Amino acid sequence: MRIVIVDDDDIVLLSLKTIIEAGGIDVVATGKSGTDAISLYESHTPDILLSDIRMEGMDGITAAAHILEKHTDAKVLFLTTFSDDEYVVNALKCGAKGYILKQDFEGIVPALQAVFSGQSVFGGEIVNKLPSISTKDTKAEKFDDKDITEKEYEIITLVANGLNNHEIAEKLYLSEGTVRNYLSNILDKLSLRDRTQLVVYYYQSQG
Amino acid sequence: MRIVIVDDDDIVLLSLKTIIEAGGIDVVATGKSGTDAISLYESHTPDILLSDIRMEGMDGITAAAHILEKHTDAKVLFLTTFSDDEYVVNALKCGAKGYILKQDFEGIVPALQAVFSGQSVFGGEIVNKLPSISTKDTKAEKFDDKDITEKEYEIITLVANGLNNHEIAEKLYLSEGTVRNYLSNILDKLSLRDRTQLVVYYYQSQG
DNA sequence: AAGTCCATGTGACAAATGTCATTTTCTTTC
DNA sequence: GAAAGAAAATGACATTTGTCACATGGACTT
Repeated sequence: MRIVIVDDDDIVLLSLKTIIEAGGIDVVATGKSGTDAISLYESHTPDILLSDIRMEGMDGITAAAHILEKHTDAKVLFLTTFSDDEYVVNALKCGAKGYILKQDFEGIVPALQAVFSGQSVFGGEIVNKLPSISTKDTKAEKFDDKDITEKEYEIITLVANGLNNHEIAEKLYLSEGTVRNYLSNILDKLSLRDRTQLVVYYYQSQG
Repeated sequence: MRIVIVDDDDIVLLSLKTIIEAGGIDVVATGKSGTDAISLYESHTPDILLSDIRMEGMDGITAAAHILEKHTDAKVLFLTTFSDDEYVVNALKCGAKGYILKQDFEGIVPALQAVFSGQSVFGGEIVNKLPSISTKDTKAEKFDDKDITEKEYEIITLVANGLNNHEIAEKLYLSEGTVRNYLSNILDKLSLRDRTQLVVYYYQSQG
């Protein structure tokens, strides 16, 4: 297996190289920026590109996006110092194969192997940073701070599933008027204008 | 590394065992159901529980949830025949370490090693099943098949951001009536009833 | 020029929605 | 059992929404 490593910190670069080579993997080149990543990928076409996210000049994600545009089968694995939530989703959207922690030395070689075999890998708690995963959905956790009651939350859920007032009323054995009143209160509490905004809020909060 | 394998198909069970042991990993026990999974986990406390999702009786996710409730540090890796999208999110929510494909023989041992070292692993295209990831969001890709026009998509986007017809009209320099007509067409094309359902569809499609 | 297509508008209508003030109905508590 | 407080319902109202049939006007054929 042949890999290219890109990181703008010499120390990290060196230690990674050492660890990885100790694992019997060829480090065919190293670079220090997004632009390096692109050119090194072109010249070596490694099995995996192991790249830092934040770097001076072009960042890792932009570089990866460039590379993946041309080589759709490229395998890019990102490195990060501490789970910078914000990047995870973008990294994956651009088609990367994973996101692992620099400081997790023992994890790096196995991660490379898994990626080499076609899988995607995430270090430690990173998966839980993915919006769709985060456990926030049991109950009112989304609305914890907003003092939304149990019943109100129930109605919110139904609205967020596309039911109209009539259907909600039937489902909860309430009159349609009552449902309207509830909704009116909910909108007030959340400072929203109408049910449409409520649905937007519902799906965007916790995202 | 000591692992327990659970799958209700004997053939799969046997081949997995063979492959994994060939990789130098101890298979300390095997089972055929969710209940087996729980009891075997208790009696062997393996490093990793490798379990099928769909099984007669108790399914893999329920079993995993039980186990993880008691042993929060348990490492559960799910097996699946073909990426059954629906389960992925649930599997992760319950705290599993990954989701890999049975038929990907070469991938299994590396995956186990990565998980053993604390990482999470996803086979093949499974990551892209995660709602928040799927690249579908550049443009009308979500609606590709539904012959939604450019302009219609523009309106959909605005609705999905909570604007009412009046605001949409202003933003697009159209009359409110025209916006209503557009919306009416959109709902028709997508077989939805009202803007609320459109928003729901918008956020849930591609999920 | 007549014809057609397409985007945009209009007007009219029924239904759904959101707001409010006011009642009714339960449950709890003294 | 009366007082107090939720929870649920009502009725009235203005708005918004969705539907539909039918203009209007430009752009592009022929």
